[in-house]
Amino acid sequence: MADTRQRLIDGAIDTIRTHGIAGTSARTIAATAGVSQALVFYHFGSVNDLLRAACLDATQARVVAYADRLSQVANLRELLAVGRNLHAEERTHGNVMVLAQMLAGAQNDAHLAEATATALEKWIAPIEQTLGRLLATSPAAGLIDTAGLARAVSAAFIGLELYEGVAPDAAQTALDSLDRLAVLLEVMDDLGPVARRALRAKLRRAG
Amino acid sequence: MADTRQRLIDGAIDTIRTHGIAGTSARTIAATAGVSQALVFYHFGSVNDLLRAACLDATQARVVAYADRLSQVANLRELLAVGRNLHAEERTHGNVMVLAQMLAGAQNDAHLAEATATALEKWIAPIEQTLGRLLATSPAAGLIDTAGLARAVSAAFIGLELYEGVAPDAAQTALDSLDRLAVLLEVMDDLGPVARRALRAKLRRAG
DNA sequence: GTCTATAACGAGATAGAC
DNA sequence: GTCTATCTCGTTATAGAC
Repeated sequence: MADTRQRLIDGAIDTIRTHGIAGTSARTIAATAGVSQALVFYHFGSVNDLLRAACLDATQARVVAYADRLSQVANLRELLAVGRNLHAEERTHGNVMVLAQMLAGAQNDAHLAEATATALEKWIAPIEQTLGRLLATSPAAGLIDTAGLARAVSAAFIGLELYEGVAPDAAQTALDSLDRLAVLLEVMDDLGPVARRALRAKLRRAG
Repeated sequence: MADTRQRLIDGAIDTIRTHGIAGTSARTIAATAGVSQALVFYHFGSVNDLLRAACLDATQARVVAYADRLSQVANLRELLAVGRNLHAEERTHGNVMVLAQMLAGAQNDAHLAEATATALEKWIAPIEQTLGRLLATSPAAGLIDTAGLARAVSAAFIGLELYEGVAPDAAQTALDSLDRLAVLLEVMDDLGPVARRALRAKLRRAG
């Protein structure tokens, strides 16, 4: 049996997933973990401090499970496939939803905000690395800021997860439309030399 | 002086913005509105019913303010400019953040979920219409599902707003990277006939 | 329609027994 | 290190005065 500290962390994650940030309290967490509510304060000092620890711990665990897969991605379509895979697995593990709920709670709490930003960065770093690798040979390589794009993609992913919670069917069409958009980007990466040259020239003028 | 019902709605929006969904209660709303807490239940029956009404009311008000601007958008860059404008104005009006907080709270409440989805649809409809108009002449027109894309863009926007709350600088780079990406898409729309033909052929084969 | 008062309960946090 | 008990306050919701 895991030690109490870890049980509280796991309980906190579970509680955020099932009750949302608004329904997460020392009592609900302790009930999920099967321990006394007082232990939240003994081990972590406050509920928010537990949330900070739990968020970082859970995110770390999920990210390492994906770092390998991301490093093996060879093109945008595969990256999107990993994204959809992640999205599907998140239905059980739920780290993205935890981050979404933490983000909502962190808007008015600088302490939570710092931890949530740090947790998000754990996802962003490998995504940024992957994007940089994939887009290095693109005709638009100089125009694309992979650091910013990785953050935009990650934030968008969280928004989509929240959206799916209130409109699953509509969110599905949203995800499908991104599939098609990725095809578009891949085609651009795979243009013949003439078209590629034309595109590059246009980009130079526009950028 | 506005009637109490409207004051409660305005108070609810204000409270969600400043306290987040986790810090929103009948008492905090009533305090913001300057009326008795009991009136929440007299006028709306429950806190969640007030939130539903407030979310729909406030969203409607903001969307009509943007429908005109969206209808005058002539290209993707202008659409993105409207988006950034909206993003900036949202710092004061805050409807996107309200929707983000509602989304977080709605994940475990079917009643809130329905209202939030309806409110979101109010934003999505004009965006979908605008996208459909702008992309009709694109070489990739047949490949793009404007309905899904409008939903993806809207959800992404909400995710970015949440992200900005915990990492303003990083969110800025994310927004900037989208600016550049829009340039990319515009250039594609503006290719010469040769490149355009090549792109179209590739798209047919890939799609 | 609006208020005060109150009921019934959950919240964060602490004290103290073991 | 874990528990029960408790304090104080905030929460939803209702009752009843005005």
